Amino acid sequence: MYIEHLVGKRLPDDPKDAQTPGHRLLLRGGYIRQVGQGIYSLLPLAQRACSRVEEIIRQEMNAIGGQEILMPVVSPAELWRESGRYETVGSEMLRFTDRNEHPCVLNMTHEEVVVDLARSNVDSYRQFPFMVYQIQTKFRDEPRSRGGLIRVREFTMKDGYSFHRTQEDLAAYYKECHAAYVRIFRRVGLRQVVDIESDTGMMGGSVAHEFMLVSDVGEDTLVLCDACGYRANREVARSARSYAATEALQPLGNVVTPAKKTIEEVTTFLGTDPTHACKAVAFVGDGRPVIAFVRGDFEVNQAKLRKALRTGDIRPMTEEEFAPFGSVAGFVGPIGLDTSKVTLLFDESVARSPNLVIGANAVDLHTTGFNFERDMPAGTPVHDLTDVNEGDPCVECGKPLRLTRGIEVGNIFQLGTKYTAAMSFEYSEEDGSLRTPIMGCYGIGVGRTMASVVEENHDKFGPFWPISIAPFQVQICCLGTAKDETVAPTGQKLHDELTAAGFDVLLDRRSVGAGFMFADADLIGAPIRIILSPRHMPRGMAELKFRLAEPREDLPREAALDTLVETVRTLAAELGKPYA
RNA sequence: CGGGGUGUGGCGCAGUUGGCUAGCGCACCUGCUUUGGGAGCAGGGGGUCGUGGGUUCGAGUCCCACCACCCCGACCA
Repeated sequence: MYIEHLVGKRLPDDPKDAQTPGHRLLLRGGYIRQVGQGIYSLLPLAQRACSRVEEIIRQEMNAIGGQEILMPVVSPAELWRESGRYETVGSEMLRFTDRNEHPCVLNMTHEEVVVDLARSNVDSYRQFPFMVYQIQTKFRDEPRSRGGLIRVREFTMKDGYSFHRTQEDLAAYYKECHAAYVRIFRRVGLRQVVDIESDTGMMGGSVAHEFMLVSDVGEDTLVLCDACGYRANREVARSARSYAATEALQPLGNVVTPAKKTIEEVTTFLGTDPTHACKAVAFVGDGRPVIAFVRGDFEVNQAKLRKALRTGDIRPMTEEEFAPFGSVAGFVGPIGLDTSKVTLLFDESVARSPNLVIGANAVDLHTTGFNFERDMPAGTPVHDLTDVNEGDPCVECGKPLRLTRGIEVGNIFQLGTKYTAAMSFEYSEEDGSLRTPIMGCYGIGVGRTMASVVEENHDKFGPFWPISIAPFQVQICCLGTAKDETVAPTGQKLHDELTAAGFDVLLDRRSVGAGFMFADADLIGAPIRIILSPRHMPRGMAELKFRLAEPREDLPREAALDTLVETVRTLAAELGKPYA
């Protein structure tokens, strides 16, 4: 490939909308082009890298028995009605009608479609287990996209679905898939990927893990224990906080707190601190008022709240919505509410901390000396509703937890029978009985993985691509083509030989300054660079340079091919498996 | 959905007390000179000034509406 033919102009200036270092480089290098909000075209450089990511995924999925299929982007609404998600999933699913006014959706995931596929093709226990996967476009109408390819609305995803007769079989396969994911992320060149316990969200199911690239530009918060290896998404992370109470219990007592609404205002006014306050956070979940009570120094974790309520539909409460259940915004407390009209949820920080200040459900009034055990009806349930914080004791080993950010590049779920049961997928078991298969699903964002590689592997001049997914493995820079007319043909010959030997080679023989040429080469990021200049010509030499390392060396051109084969092998070996 | 911001050539921007053929840098084309970290000179091509309407002798510039995109928040496998 000649660089002048490569579609995708490299930009001299930084695009002003670039959010992250990787986004900036992908735009500047002419890898991607934004078409709309969260919608991008992939130009040849990005498409090449993505194709290689896909090929690695294919190899690893096939290696664990996956069968590649392709399901449609568009589905009739009926399939999503069958599972119930047509109603439960919100506006992130794009809905429309076709010319016959038939309601359709753009699939944002394919559980419904794959169950429909499987139930019409699988009847017997003999056919289990099996896994099908596809690499297909998804559309999710995210309320907000950002960060280039890290968070987009339309994207390519590898999604796999496995079906099993027993939970044990699913669990075993889940482990296999987990191991395949570890291999995939290592082979594409990501180093700091960790698997963490995750929320099951709208997917349902019980066990789930996310594969996260540790990165400051990530949107998720990871909770990690360096001592024992506990790691979880903050949405589900637990900690072993203790609430050792040594204080004598105080009696309940009302106190006037004029216009003191926030925890900060109330505790300052009363001369106490947030660990002695009860924070009431009001939501509406599935249309019913809900108050979450957490101690004043903690934050409500909405994912945990959703789980406790068993709904995905929650929103903050508006001020007018407090009166019907007997309270008022800013002064909400657990005593005296009409519990036929409002759901109360208590975090254990409230249940176990003594002598808390609570709202008295009346304007400018609080109550002191609240003690959960004493003041609430026996048997009132206690939940875990709060965010884990930096330094909290690990739930497994008690050592301090660490928080960091991460980009979710993949996830795996044990779904159980949520979809197979809802959609009446049954097969005949050995004993003749009808059974419902148990399902797992496994996703990897292809574009996001490619973009994550850049986030993790770059300098200010450009990406450094791992050999396994580099758009071009070798770039040949011909310097001084005007001064010495043998340079360009020599570069051409080398290009042809290396291409014939199976390398992806980009040849630059333009009459431009060396700085210009090298700057372009840095943006393209080929791991191996061969530089030819007039001074190499008489000696039959060429210069070999790696994108990642400064040392350059001259080598005889005759040996270039052998050296490169060896070099590529070495680079690939570092990624865990020889690149084909 | 709430708050804020920006729309002028491929990219980055100036021009906005209304006034001539709408400019600059980079990129692009032609020629010459250059050539080891974004070269120089000369010439050249390219723009419905986001869209629609209005005010005016005259609108990139003023008014109204709309649209797109960006940021913060809400939201989210």
